[in-house]
Amino acid sequence: MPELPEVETIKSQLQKLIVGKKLSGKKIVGLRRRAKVLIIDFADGSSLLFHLKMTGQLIFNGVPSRHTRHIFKFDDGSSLVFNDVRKFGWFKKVKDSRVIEKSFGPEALKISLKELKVVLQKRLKTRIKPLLMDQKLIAGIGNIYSDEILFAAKVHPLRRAQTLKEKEIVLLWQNIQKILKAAVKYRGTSDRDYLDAFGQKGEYLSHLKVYGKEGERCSRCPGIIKRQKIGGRSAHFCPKCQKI
DNA sequence: ATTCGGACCTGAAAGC
DNA sequence: TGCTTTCAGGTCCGAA
Repeated sequence: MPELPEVETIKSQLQKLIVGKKLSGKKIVGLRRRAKVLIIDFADGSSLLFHLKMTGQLIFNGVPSRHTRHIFKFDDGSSLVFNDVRKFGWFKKVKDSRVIEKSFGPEALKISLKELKVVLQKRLKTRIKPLLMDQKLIAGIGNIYSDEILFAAKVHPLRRAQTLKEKEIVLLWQNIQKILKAAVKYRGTSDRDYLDAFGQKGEYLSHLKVYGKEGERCSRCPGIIKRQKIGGRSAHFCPKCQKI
């Protein structure tokens, strides 16, 4: 489930809740997010990495359920409950969190227009939706937000990177920032399983324009939202106002 | 060198 | 009422 806004939400919530506490004797000094990976840093320089994949949840003082995979207990008696229905998610201890750096491109919320252009030039023939979701190229965007960003930028998901005009690239870049920031503000999208660190739903679902809206009227033109498999994932878009 | 399908899992919803 | 199929916020791997 979680893409950048969801992991970012959990990160900032946990930051206020668990920094300074001890986990199996090691003091927590900070939390970070890189791409969709949540990182808990310890005073000794080691880290604990989490990937929630599709259905992972990390809930502070959560009540254990049949899908609870692990409970992390802090020195003050509080806890962090890791739930994951589909068991794709993982966590692991690493001595140095820099090991993950090479797997990811620039952060979606930090990428400059110039860097985005470099990415597009590295993958001229690649279709824009899978390109946006490739964590090695741009880190943090997944299926929901790639659809929303492309809709906002009026770019069809099947467009090849090299066909994007200057104006469209700028719109794409602006909307990457705009959509992700808005989603973070509303604590992410709870379409099915996602819950934040307090066990609450994110509220961005009602702001979605195309994801999950197959067959509905486009919000800005008379078109009907279409769903089509692209790169193995369901893409949602308006075939009328997102230009091919 | 990309791209595609399948695999990893479980469960909810839709289809018949 | 069943039973079957499809689908899901992600990534990885091997084969075209």
